[in-house]
Amino acid sequence: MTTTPAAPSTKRGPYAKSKQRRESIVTAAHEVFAARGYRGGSLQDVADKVGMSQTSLLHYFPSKSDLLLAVLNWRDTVTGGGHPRDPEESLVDAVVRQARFNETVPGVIELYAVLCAESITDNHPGLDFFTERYERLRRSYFRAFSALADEGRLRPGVDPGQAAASLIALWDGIQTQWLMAPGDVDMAGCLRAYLELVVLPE
Amino acid sequence: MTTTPAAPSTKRGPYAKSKQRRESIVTAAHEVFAARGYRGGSLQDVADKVGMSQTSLLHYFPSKSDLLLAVLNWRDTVTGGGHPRDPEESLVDAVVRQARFNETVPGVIELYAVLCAESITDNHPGLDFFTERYERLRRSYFRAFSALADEGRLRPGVDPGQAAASLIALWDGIQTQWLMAPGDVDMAGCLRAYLELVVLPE
DNA sequence: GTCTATAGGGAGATAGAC
DNA sequence: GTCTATCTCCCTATAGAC
Repeated sequence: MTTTPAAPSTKRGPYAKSKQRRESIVTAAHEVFAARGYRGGSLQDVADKVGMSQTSLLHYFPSKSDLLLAVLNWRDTVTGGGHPRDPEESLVDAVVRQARFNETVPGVIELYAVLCAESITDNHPGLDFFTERYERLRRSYFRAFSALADEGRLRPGVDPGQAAASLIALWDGIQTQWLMAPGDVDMAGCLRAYLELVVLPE
Repeated sequence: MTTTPAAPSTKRGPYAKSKQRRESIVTAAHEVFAARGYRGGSLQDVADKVGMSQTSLLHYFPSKSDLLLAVLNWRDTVTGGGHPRDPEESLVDAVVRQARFNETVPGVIELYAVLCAESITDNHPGLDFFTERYERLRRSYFRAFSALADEGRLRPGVDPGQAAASLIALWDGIQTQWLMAPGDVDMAGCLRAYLELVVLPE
């Protein structure tokens, strides 16, 4: 966090290697936590996957919860967790496109679904992350629906705040069903259908 | 399962006591699994709560996974998991009423949300339960929406199968958000708003 | 039916050699 | 940075006395 690039005291080679090492650990931890949850996955599982000892792993991440937070924040970095979008693209298209993309990375959906619910349990290190994530997402979609309402493109009677929470809820819930029965559920289709009910055509 | 009431070989007193004991264990396990998940909750936690030793607990339920299945099936018995409804009541009213009721039993919602997502992880004893539950719920709501469609009361363009999956998804997702921020989310309101978009007034 | 004792396996984290 | 060894703790399940 206090990285000062001005100081050349640290040698480049080892530093770059260490960064790669951290990334490979986070990748392995991502797989382990997605497949077994935070409580169900062990540091040994992660260490085995990355090919090092469990204690060496703790050299990079001082505790298991630190590793979890690194995984969650890295996930958001990669997939663009806040769903920021091209201002040219419509909300409907942006959501459908993101949903289609998500189908190509089932591991990410699984990680999200498993850890989000697990974070509700006692003393879970991921709770703040998910709580803040939901707040951020609700605000973001609230703004999007409010903008559409200003253009008269929201169906009369629809509340932007309720629609924001509902869109996120629908998205989460349909992902869970899709994980359990991929063939029986059309994620992008359900999201598109919902948005086409709420948003009036231009 | 093979209870034959015709055979009076088992004495009534002890049998009734044993039944009560099993119920109190299931109740305690319900709380533990809701608060800490299946993997995170221990048989010792349950035994402490019910006031007996961990080994005595295993006299009633031969393994931890047996206890989990007992909790899941008991939960459905109590709350009417399949959401069967009075044929006089409209779908909208039935859903809203159930959602309102659920707000009064947050522990049940928590159990459901936590264990459902956890069941996606490797070798989880609850997977079949939740998979079958979703299939059953989708069929049930599919029939309900199809019946409305036959009366011409489904908004044109709405697919009954997609609406069924979407309603369940919305319900699950909004419960998760409600668990994390009860004050910020109106569960019954979101469900009512969705159904009033999909179902046309009589 | 209830208990104590214990088997038998992991867990996360620390100490310290190299 | 990486390792082995180890600490301490907790888990599910079984054995067997009462």
